[in-house]
Amino acid sequence: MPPSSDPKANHLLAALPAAEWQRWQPQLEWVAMPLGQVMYESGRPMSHVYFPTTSIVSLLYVMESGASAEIAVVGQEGLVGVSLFMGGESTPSRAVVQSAGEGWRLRAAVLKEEFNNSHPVMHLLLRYTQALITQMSQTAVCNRHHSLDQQLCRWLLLSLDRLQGSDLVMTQELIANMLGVRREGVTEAALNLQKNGLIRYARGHITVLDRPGLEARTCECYAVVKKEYDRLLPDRLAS
Amino acid sequence: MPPSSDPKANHLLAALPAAEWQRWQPQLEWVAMPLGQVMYESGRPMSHVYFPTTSIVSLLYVMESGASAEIAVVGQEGLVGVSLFMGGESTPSRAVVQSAGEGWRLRAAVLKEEFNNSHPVMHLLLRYTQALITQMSQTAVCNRHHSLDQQLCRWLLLSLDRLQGSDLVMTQELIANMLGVRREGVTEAALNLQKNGLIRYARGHITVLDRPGLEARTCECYAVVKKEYDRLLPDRLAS
DNA sequence: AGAGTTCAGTGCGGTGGCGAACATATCGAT
DNA sequence: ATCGATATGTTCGCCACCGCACTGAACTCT
Repeated sequence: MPPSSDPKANHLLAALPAAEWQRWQPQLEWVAMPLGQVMYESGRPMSHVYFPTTSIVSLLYVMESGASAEIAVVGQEGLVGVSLFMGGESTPSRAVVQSAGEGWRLRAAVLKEEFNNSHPVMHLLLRYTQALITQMSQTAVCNRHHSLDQQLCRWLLLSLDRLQGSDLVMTQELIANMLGVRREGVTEAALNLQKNGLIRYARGHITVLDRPGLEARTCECYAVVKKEYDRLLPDRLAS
Repeated sequence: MPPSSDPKANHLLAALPAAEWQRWQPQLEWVAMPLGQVMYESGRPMSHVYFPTTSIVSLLYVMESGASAEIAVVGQEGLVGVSLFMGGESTPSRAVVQSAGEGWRLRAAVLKEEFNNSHPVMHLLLRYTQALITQMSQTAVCNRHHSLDQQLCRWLLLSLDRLQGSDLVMTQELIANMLGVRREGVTEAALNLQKNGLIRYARGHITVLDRPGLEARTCECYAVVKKEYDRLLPDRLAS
C-alpha cells in the first residue's frame, strides 16, 4: 500500500519551520495504521512517535479487571508518544488505532534530539501537550458529571474534528470500550440521537446528519477542549 | 507569619543542581497558603509558579452548573502552574489550597527564563509534568469505574503522601467538592472506613489509623500513580 | 444457498449515587 | 451558659447505568 497522504496533512508537521522541515522530511516514514493496532503498550518504551494524518488513535487505560477507559484521542492535529520528550520514555496507558488510516513516524532518538536542540520544535510540542492535558482533564470531569448521551455526543464530535467528512467507521461495541460503558448503553444513547435525526448508523457505520444538533446536545466539555486546542494551536500554525 | 519551612522541603527545589539553586534561591519568595486560597483561576494568566512545602493544592475544574471535580493534587513533591512553561500561560482549571500550609514562589518570567536556558531544569519540570499527567489520566479512569469508597481511600492516600504525619484537616463537605460527589456520599463512605477502624474523624479532622488497610481497600489507581511518581521522580532527586 | 459470525436492539432485576429535607452534635463567641 | 454557626448522621424516592440473557438482523465465507 503506497502512501496516499502528505505528511503535512498532520498539523504539527505542517507547523514546522522550514529549517526543521528540511531535516525531518527525509527521516519521516510512512505507516499504515489499521484498526486496532497498538501504537504503544502500557509501561513499554516507545521506538517512534507517530503523526496521524487520516487515522485516529485512542489513548486508553486498561484496568486489572479488563475494563478500559479512553483518556484522550489523537488525530491529524497531534502526535502519539508525548512521553518520549516529556522524559518518561513510557507511560501507563495504551495507544490503539480507533479509526483506520495513515500516518508518519519518526524514530525516538531523532525526535528527542530535535526536541532538545530546537526551541521552535520544543515549544510546538509542549503546546500540543498542554492541549492534550486539557483533553484528559476534561475527560475526567465528564466521566464524573455527565450523562452517557452527552458523552457520546462529545466523543462523536471529537472524532469528527480529527477526520475529514462526516462518516465514522465504528461499531457500538468499540465506542463502548472507549467510553468505558456497556455496549447496550451506547445502543440506547445512539438510538436517541438517531430518533432525533442527529445521526444515522448501520452496522459499524455512523453518519452525522446534524452537527450543530450534536453540539447543542453535548456537554460543555467538548467546547472547552475545542477552544483550548484552537487557542494553543492556532490555525496559522497549520498553514 | 515568618517562614518556618525550608524551600528544600519541596522535592523539586531540592532536586535542583547546585548552580541552578544558587540562581533561584534569592528569587524564591515565601508564601503562606491558607485554606481555600485560589492560586490561579481558570483561563487567567499566572504571575508565579508555586512550590508547596507543607500545603496541598487541588487542581479542579468548575463546571457551568457549579459542580466541580478535582483532576489532580499537588504537594511538596511538585509545583503549581505547569502551563507556564508548557507555553499556554493559562489553563481552564482552577488551583485551590486544599490543606493550609506554606510554600515558595517564583515569578513567571524567571521560571520561563530558567526553563528555556537550563536543560536540567527543563527535564526535571517535564518529568514532573508527566507524572501529573498520569495522575489526571488515572483520575479520569477512577471516576468512570470505581466506587466512592475506593475513591475516598485513594484520595486520602494521595493527600497523606503529600503531607507529613497521619492527620488531615478536612471537612467532608470539602472532600465531596474535590471528588465531585455529594457530601452525604462522603459521610457514608467515611462511616464505613471508621467502622472498620481505618480512620477516625471529628469535625473536620481526620486521623488515619490503618494506612495499609486503606491501601488494601482502594482501587489500583493509587498504586499506579504512586509508582509512576516514584519512577519519574526518584528519591535521589530529592536528596 | 446455507452456515457461521458480527452487530444491534430489548427486557429485567439490581444498585450506587443523586436531590432534598431533616435531625443531631460539636465548637466558638459573647 | 446560651446561641448561632458549622459539621455530621439519617431517611426516602428516583434514575442512570450495570450485568445478564436473549432475539433478530445483516454481512461473509465457501
